[in-house]
Amino acid sequence: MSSKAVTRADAGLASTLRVAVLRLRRRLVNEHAPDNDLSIGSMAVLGALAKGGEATIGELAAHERVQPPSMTRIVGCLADGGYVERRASDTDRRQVIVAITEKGRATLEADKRRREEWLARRLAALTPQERAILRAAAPVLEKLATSE
Amino acid sequence: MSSKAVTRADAGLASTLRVAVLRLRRRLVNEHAPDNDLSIGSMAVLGALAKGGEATIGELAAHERVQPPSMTRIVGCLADGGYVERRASDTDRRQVIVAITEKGRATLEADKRRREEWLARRLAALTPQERAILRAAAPVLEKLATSE
DNA sequence: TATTGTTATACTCTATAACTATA
DNA sequence: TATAGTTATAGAGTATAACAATA
Repeated sequence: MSSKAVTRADAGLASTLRVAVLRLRRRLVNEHAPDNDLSIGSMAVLGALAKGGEATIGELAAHERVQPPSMTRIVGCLADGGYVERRASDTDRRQVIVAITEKGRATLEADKRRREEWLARRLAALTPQERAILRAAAPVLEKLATSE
Repeated sequence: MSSKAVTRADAGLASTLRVAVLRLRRRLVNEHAPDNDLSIGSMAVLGALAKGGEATIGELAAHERVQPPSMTRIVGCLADGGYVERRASDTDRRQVIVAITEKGRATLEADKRRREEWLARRLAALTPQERAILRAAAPVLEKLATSE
């Protein structure tokens, strides 16, 4: 296979992958439990805090790939609901340290299964081989999403 | 591995996959060529028309998993730009048949490579094995996205 | 009466620009 | 002067509800 052929094959892969990701994301958003008052983005921030510990607004914005004002808003909503707490950094009082609360952690755990119910059900309907493929693909997708 | 263990493993997969898809989608949107006056959703509709031929508003809405009013809007923008043409159905004059124009087809082709440049570049940076994993995963993701 | 699509309206999420406080 | 975050504002994309035309 020539280098040009590889490039062409990857262009096709990019196309397919792109469409699949966009459609799947739309399904995930649509199936998002409506009795959950936290948006998908907010839950992602809670997840990041639960996994990585405290973080500044800037760090969260970079991690979630949104602009700082967007993260200010998300964290504001989370703080209003008591899911996170904000405090000024000791070393640099411009920085705002965000930490997940017990309520946030409990909400994250409680909602985790429910929020993923739709996807888990769809995964259960796949063949074991298809699930194995996705298990292998998930970290690669994550790598793509966070590259550079 | 017990059935419960399988369920737990799949719950983890759902979680990982979900986060990866949301993040990757955000990257795709952010890297979307700004000199393209058509949104990602509009391009997806053009692609569906190019691939599947004419379709009604309702069919397009179902295919793209959006509500009919949203599709009316998207098709309106495409028609304004001359990328598609609308006409009433012969057999049912309530229905609106949407067809891609030559301009639409040309735009789709011309933009295809450019729009996928970012993703293709990231794919090229992966190992051959990682690309193989994604090639196998793409149809499974598509299946997930369009299931039910 | 049911269905297809449109219009009117509002909501969610995000971004850019301008500003405040701190370094 | 530069940086972290916030406020103000605007835009893109989508949804629901009410409506028109047709079946």
